[in-house]
Amino acid sequence: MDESSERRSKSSGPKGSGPVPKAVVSRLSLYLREIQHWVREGKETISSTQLGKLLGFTDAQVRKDFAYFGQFGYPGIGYRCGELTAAIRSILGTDRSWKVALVGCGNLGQALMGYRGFADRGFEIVAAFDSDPTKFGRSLAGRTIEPLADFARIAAERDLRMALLAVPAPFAQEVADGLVAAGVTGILNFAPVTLSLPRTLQVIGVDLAIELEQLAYAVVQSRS
Amino acid sequence: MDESSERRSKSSGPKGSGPVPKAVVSRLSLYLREIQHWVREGKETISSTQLGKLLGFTDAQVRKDFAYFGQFGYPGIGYRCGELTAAIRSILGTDRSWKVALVGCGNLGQALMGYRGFADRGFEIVAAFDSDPTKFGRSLAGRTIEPLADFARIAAERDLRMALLAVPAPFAQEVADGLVAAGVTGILNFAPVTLSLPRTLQVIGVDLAIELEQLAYAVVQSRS
DNA sequence: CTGTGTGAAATACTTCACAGCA
DNA sequence: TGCTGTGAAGTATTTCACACAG
Repeated sequence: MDESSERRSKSSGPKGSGPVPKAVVSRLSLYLREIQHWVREGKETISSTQLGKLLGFTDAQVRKDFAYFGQFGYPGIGYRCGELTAAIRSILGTDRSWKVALVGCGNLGQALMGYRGFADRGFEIVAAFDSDPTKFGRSLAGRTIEPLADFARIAAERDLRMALLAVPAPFAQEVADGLVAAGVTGILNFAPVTLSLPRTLQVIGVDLAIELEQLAYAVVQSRS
Repeated sequence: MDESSERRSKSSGPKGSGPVPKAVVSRLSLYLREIQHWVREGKETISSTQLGKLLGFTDAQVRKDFAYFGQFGYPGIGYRCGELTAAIRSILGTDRSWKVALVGCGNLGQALMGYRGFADRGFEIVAAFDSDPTKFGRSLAGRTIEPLADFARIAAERDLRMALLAVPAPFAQEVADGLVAAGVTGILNFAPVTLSLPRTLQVIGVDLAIELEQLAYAVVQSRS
């Protein structure tokens, strides 16, 4: 990180800052995960070929993906893991920590609350909500379950912008509407429904049954 | 389902049975989900425009997706929901029920065991495994937790081919190797690692932290 | 020699636009 | 008229292949 860093552009890159393909961004997270494992094994640099092999991508794909954001590599060497992880985190916006709300403390919500993997990647669940009064005040992984009705107030107090939505499907839409009204701008939706919300809002859906369905298809196909 | 059904091809379709794009298959699950909601509202047919609007796709995309598999629509009418759901389920392989093993009964595993959404879409968790002896014999959503060491025997007895892998990341690879040896052909991997397994094996990964990371990126970008 | 960055070529996927059926 | 199925056109994404750097 000395003279070499000034020849490197920060985040609009040689591709003229045209919008980055969605597919590229989704691979960025995978790269980050692999590089972190790589580092834990004591390695300091990684080449596009090595990284690609870990994930089943071609080396060209890896290089082109990074090229969207700038020049991070060293010919003959590869990429320095430290620099690369910093760059990817900066691109993804996870170079700082995010405060997240959990909405819905059922089965799945409780598991999400206890999931260690979030903290490791810069996400902290700082409040949990439910609409069942018998749960109010109960403690969950060190947090007190708050009434969903208080969401707007607490979200404002704690500056919450992202939420994990883990309520039963029939309530997902109305609850989501409430989150939006309270200023949330990103929702990770675990309910198996398509939410209809303003486009200014970012929503990513995780439907576990759909993932299994896709697996079933792949399994059936593989029997040719 | 009378004379009209014989003009309809079953599953290789007009596209000459060339391999179906991955993107198409992933949308199939979404279509199925929406159609099921649509039916619950009492509707019997749905047009490509209606279905597309629900999911934010163009009507042409919807029609082309279905065209990969045959001719399901009726000009002037749209698609009959019953026929269409049957067709999609047949394509995905979920027209029959799948028996699935849960491997790893921690936080997340327990939530998966109790998740209602699987049964609704044709998946039944028929056995749960863990390697922690203090959990053996405990009951979880009506199933007894079995020792992971007995996996091969029980999988053979109950003809288990698919597994939900919800063990801690450091053990995921070795446990997965064991599943493969026991004849499993599809794994839904919740551990935040890339498994390296024979290509005959189908693996779909669900990394919750990565989904949040993608959401963070989208949120940051949307602030232009 | 190893390995990056990148135009150019090749694929893959999506949208257009229109013929034809009910 | 309303809507499907589908070639043709357009766009996006991936792979190739090679000049150049350490």
